[in-house]
Amino acid sequence: MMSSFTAGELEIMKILWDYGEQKPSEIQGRHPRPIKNAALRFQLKILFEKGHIVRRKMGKAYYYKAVTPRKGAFKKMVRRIAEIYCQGSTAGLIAELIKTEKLNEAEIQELKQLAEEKRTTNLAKKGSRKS
Amino acid sequence: MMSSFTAGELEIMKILWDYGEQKPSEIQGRHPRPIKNAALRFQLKILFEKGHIVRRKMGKAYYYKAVTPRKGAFKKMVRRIAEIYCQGSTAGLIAELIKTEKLNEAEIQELKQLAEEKRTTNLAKKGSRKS
DNA sequence: CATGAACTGTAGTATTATCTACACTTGTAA
DNA sequence: TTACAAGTGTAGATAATACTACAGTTCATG
Repeated sequence: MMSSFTAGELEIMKILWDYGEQKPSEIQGRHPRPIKNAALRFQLKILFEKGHIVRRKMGKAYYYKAVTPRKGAFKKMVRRIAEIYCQGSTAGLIAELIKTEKLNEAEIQELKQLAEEKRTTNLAKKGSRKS
Repeated sequence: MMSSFTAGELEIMKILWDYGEQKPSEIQGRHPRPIKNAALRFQLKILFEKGHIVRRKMGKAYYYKAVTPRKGAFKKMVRRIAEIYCQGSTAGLIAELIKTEKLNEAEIQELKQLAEEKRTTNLAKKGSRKS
C-alpha cells in the first residue's frame, strides 16, 4: 500500500538510518536475522530501484546510503496508524498512547514538560502571525 | 513479519472493527477502493484461515466478524514503530509525536490532563502494592 | 603479474498476496 | 414451484517479495 516499506525493506532501512553509509557485508553483519549476502543485495537492489537508497562505488564495493528520510517514513506510519485506530486524529493517537502505555514518573513529567513547551511555541507563532 | 496484517488485510479489518458483523457485499460497499466481490471474499478467506475473523451463515450469506481485537493490533503496530524510530521506547515515541505533530491549545491541555491522571493512577498502584 | 579474498551481476525458484473468471447454490417472491 | 437475484466455492493468472546458486570481476599484496 502507498509508498510504505515491506517488513524486509524496513529491516534494512533501519540499519542504514542507524549506521549511515555502508557496504552490503556490513549491513549483513548488522541484520537482525541470518541473511545470505546475495539475498540482502537483492533487497538493496529493490530499494535502489524504488529510489529509497543510493549507492556509490568506493574501492571494490558499493556503499549504500538512505535518501528517504527516517522522519518522513515515521510520519507516514504515524498517519496510517492514526487513520486505522484513531479516526485519523494524531492527537487522539497520542492520548491513546498516554492512556495505555506504561510510563514511569520521570517519563510523565517529561511529557508534560514537552506539552507545555509546545503550547508556548504555539502561542508565540500565533502572536507573530498578527504583527 | 510476525502475525501483523498486510495492507489489504488491514483495510478489511478496519471496516469490520468500525461497522461490526457484515456480509461481503456490505464490506465491499465500504471498501476504500474499488474491489471485485470475489477478490474481497478471497481476502476474507485468508483472514478467516489465519483466525482473525469468524463467520456465520444468516439467510443465504455469511456474515463476518473480527475476533482479533483492534487494541491488540494497535499495540503491535505501536511497538513496531517505536522499535524502528525510537529505539524501542514508547515514551520516546510519545515525546516525538508531541514535538512533531500539530496540536491545538485544547488538545495540548487534554494531553497534559491525561498525563496528570496517569501519574496519580501510577501513584495509587504503587501505594496499594505496599499494603 | 599472478593470486585469492572480497565483491558484483544475474538467472532461476519458492512463496505469498491479490485478483479474475466462472460455474454452482440458495432463498424468496410471484 | 420456478425463476432469478444474491451468494458461494474454487481453479488459475499475475505480480511482488524473498531467497539460492554460481560464475565473473576487481583490487591489494606478495
